[in-house]
Parts: sequence; structure tokens; C-alpha cells
Amino acid sequence: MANSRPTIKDIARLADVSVATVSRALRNLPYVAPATRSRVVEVAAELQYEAHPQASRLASGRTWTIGVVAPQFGTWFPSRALGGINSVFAKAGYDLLISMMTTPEDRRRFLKEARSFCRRVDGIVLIDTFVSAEGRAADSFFDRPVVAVGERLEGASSIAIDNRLAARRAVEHLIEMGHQRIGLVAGPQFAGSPTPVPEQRRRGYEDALRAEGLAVDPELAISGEWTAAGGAAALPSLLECSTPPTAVFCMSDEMAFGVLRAATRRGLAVPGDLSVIGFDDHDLADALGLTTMRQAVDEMGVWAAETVLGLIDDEPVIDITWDVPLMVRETTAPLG
Amino acid sequence: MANSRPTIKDIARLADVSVATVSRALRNLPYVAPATRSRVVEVAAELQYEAHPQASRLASGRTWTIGVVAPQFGTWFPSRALGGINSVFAKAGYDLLISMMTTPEDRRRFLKEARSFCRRVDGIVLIDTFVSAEGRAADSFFDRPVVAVGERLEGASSIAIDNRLAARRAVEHLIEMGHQRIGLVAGPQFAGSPTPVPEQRRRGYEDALRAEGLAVDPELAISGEWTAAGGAAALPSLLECSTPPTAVFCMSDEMAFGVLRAATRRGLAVPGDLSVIGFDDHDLADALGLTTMRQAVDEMGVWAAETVLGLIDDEPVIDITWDVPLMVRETTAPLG
DNA sequence: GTCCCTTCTGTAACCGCTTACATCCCTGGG
DNA sequence: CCCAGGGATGTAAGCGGTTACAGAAGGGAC
Repeated sequence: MANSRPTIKDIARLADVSVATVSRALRNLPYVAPATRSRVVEVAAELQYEAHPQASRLASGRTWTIGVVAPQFGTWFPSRALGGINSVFAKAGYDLLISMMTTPEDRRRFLKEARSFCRRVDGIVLIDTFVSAEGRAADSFFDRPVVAVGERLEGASSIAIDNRLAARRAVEHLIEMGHQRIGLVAGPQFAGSPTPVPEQRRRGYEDALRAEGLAVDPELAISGEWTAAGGAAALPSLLECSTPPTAVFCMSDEMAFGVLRAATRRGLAVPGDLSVIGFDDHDLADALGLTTMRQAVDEMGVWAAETVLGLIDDEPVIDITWDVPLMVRETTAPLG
Repeated sequence: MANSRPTIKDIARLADVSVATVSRALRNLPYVAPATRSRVVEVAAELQYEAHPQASRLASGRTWTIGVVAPQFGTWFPSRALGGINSVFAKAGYDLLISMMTTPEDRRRFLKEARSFCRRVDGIVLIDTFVSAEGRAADSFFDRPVVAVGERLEGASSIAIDNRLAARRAVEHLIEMGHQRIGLVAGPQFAGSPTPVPEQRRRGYEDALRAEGLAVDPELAISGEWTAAGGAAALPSLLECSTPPTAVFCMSDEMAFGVLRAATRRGLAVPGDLSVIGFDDHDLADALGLTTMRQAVDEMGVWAAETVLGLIDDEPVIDITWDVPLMVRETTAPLG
């Protein structure tokens, strides 16, 4: 067995000072003579000393860890956000503790153990968790700084988009191109967590139609999974309408990919016979030429992380609404 | 200020026992009288007591945390693997600490601080990190149980596929359909980490050709990014060959999506004019009808997690090679 | 020279839990 | 009836840091 890792005591002995001085010297606290500090630092380097995380955490109360919670990290939105979040915290010296609440069961368990989760972290980033759906403000679950990304939460800072407005813009784009019969491929009301997003985007869709005096036809709205399969499944129903749509707004790019594919299979040309607009600006959207609304998720993640850092340093709570620009590509065209 | 969280001392006082008994009772250790135990448990429940994680970790040495390391979690492979990994550890009561080594700089930093990382975790899962490329066995970096997924690592258990064989199978599928001029859309040699994967898959491609006595034409192999854009960029060069390919093997599904798209743009029918086979079985592959080689990443993640759990309990190191079945869909057809 | 203040350093009490060891009590065998 | 032995419990020493407090040394004002 090799000798175990050096402790602060070893450093103290070798540098001929007390442990208190070592602790101060290594953490760059004031009141340490330069000569002493450099001696301590030198000895520590020689022994490759590193403070025991658990010990310093217990003593100081700081965990240097941030909790990141999402329904899952296998899908586009949370995994991209995680990248942005990580880039900030890695630089600031924080670890990332992740927790998934995929099933309703996970969700219950997490909310029950939320206080225990808090003790392990200095701050929390929530992605698409919609914990407010439980009817309690976010800060009643957590006694740590909390920032939500992709959702607007009572009692927490939020970095989110205006789903209703962005959806409206998407549909307006179709209307501007002359389309009047516009299909809606909507996400499910409950996918892991009780998300208000489909409802908000549907409102935006209706806003756009109404503003132009167009009818809102329930026949033209189909709900399904957020996936490509969900989109592919929706198209046939839309085409069976008495007056089929000439354009479709999909609530996610993945759904749009499915619609694209289903259209090709049925011999429909896009955008010749059918215009399609998505929502997200998924990695593949550009490559597949999909017109869509761009959610700058990684940037939102960065912003969220910086907000958490700010909250830890007692900066005030904020709410940011992120812009969602229209990315016109090749799946939308004027009605011809 | 609300009273701070209850400690083990509070429980001891209220249940009229010593802290040692409380500790034993709550952790279901032997030598606690049933009556005593239930009294302690009751008091603890009443006070909503939860052990302070840092304190018990310091005292016991167990962190109940698993480290997961990957180049990033924004891409398909690691994010899917993470889902599988999480499902196992969540059930077993472990937290997940994640660390990304995206840039070469991150990589250096991580490897330098590997020992410090180890102190925070009871075990480690490595995804596509290729730390062996540094010329040292994995277990020389870490003094914790380590399992690699998606890569084969010296000095660690590994859950990986046989990239060479799987690639060979993919190309054999094309050959069986009568194709003789088969293009290769290859991934980059260095993408964040120095991966041997493109080289292995290239060998498999060549194996298949040689086994059938077909020529390996360097003109038919194009390297690019792992993304759809990379695939889209590769196709034109392939089509400019003196004798263009009738089929293409792409090293990733995302590249294949790009090829599909580029083909459509150029008026090529798939699979009529060009057969395309991918590699991964990406979420969208099914929806887009892409023939591909299926990597069951989430299952590999589950397996990796269970292996780590086993290693923590001193089970022996293992190496698993996961099967990669061919998923025939609609982008490959007999040469006609 | 005296006093005071500042800088530097050490002592020791925590942080909240785990655990080795000591102690006490009760039961059963001889 | 006595003693061995094992179960139940308590005491206290850790785990490896942080930090309040006290004390020593040095410098400047008077």
C-alpha cells in the first residue's frame, strides 16, 4: 500500500507552521507573510497535496457543486443546455451534479428529496422541470439559489423564451407567404412533466391566425409525441381533412423531420406542395434545410449558469426572455 | 431564520439514546434493540431528519457519487449512454457527478486533476475519452473502479463494440446487394479526443472489400466532421470520382443524414441511384428510414453502470463486446 | 519609553457523522 | 449460584479541514 494522500497536517509539519496557517496560505487568505505562504505552497506542491473535498465542504459549508435537474439529458434541449451550463461552471471551479426526473415516479421522489439534494449543492439549475405545476413556488422546494431555463418559475430566476410569441411569429411567416390553411403538429400535454409549452405555442398559433382573420379549425391541429415518429404519424390525419393544409407548423424540429419524411413518402414535394416550419433549430435542421424558430439553448444555458453564480454572490433575482429568431431555409415557400 | 436542520444529536436527545445508537439505528446496523430502533426512526421521521451528506462522507469514506466523464453530453452517443447509466445509479442511491473534456485543454486539465476527481466519487464511467491515448493505462490515472463505454481501455473494464467488425458487416450488406463501388464517409481522426474509431471502421470497410476481391480506392474515402454537415460536404467529392460509387457507408448516422440530404438536392434518388448505410441507429434513423448499424447505447450504459457497481463490491474486471445488429430500412437497395 | 494598532501565527473548538472500544445487562450451562 | 458470552448501548476518538480567538512581534505617534 502506498502512503495515503497527504493531509494538511503533513504540510504543516514539513513547512514548520500550524495547520491554520497552511489552510490560510493555500486559500490565499490575508494575514500570511509572503515568505511563509511561498514555503507552504512549495511543500504542498512537492507533496502534490489537494484538500479533501468532503472535509473542506463539511467545515466550510460550501460544496462547490451545482445541481442540474432535467427530465432527461438524452434529448436535444436539455443536453444542449447542459453544455452551456457546464462551460461556465467548469471555469468557475464548480462540479456538476445531475439528477433526472424522467418518470412521474422519479419526479415525486425528487421533489420529496429536494431538501436533501440541496445540501449537496450551492445552487441549482432547473431545465424543463415545471416544478411549479405542483402548485408551490420553486423556492419552497429548494433553499438554494435556483435558476430555471426553458421555463418560467414562480420564486426563481428564469431564462426562457416567449413560447406564445415565437409560435405566433412562425405561423405569421407562413401567412406572409400566402398560406391560409395551416396545420398544427402539437406536442403532448404531459411528457414526463406537466409542461405548459404545447398550450402556449398553440395559443401563439391561434393568435397569428386570428390576427389575420383566419379561422381556427380544430381539424387542423394534431397532437403527438415530440419525436420524428410523432410528426410522421400526424401528417396523414392532416391530409385527410376536407380541405388539407398547404403549410404546417410543427412544435419541434424533430416532429418536423417526421413530417418531412412522411410527406416525401406520400409523394408530396416540400415546399412545393407543402410548406413546413419547425421550432428549435435542432442540430440537424440546418443540414436538412428546415425553416424553423431558433432557440439558442446553449447560450441560454450559459446565461442561466452565470445567473446562478450571481445569486450565490447575492445578486438579485432576474427574469430573462430570450429572443427566438426565424431561420428561413428551404422548407417554406410562397403558396403557388 | 428558521432553526437549522436537525442533527444526529437532536435525534439522540429526543429519543433518549446516544448518537452512536442513532447512527446505527438509522443505517440498519445490527445490535440495536427493535424497540430502540423504532423509537429512533420515529423521532427522525418527525424531525424530517436527513444525514448531512458531507459529514457522513467524511467519516465513512463513501461518497455515494459516481463520476461520468465524456467529451461532451450534447451529442447522441454520450447523452444516450448517460440515460442508461443514470437509470442504474439512481436506483442504487448514487449521485452522478459529470465532467466534460471537450477541448484539448479541458482534457489536459482533467487528466491533471484526475486524482482529485477520484476523491469525490466511488467509481467512474468513461465515455469516449480515450485516455489511454496518453500512453498510460487507465488505472494509473484513477484509484477508483473505472469502466469505459464505447472504447476499450487498458487497465479498465470496457463495454464496447467491435468497430472494425461492425463496419465490415455494414459494407458486406452493400456488397450483398450487388454494389461494387462503395464510398466511405469517414469521421475525423481527432475530435476532442484522439479516437481510434474512424481508423477501426475504415479497416472494417477495407476488410469487406478485400474479402470480396474488390479494390480499395482511396478516391472513394472522404473524411469530415461527424455531423450532417460533414456528410453533406463529402458527397460532392464522391460523385466527382471517375467512377462514382453506387453506395456509401457513413461512419455515423448524422453524416448519413447529410448525405441523404445532399443526394436529394442533387436529384439523386435514394436508394434508386445511391444506397446509403449509416452507423449508430440515431433516434432519427428510424423516422428517416435510414439503414444502419445499431449501437444499443443506453443498454451499454446500463451495463457499464452495473459493472461499476460490481467493481465497487470487488467483482472482477471484465470486457464486454456488444453486438451491433444491422437494421435494414429504406436507404439501401440492390444495385439495379 | 509607552501605548496602540496592525500583521502574522498558533491553539483548539468546531462541522456532523462513523466506529473502535468499553461497559452493562441478561441468559443459560455447569 | 456463579460465570461465560453475547446483545445492547454509551463514550470518545477520529475523518480532514475551517475559523474564532488569543497571543507575539513590529512599527509609528506621542
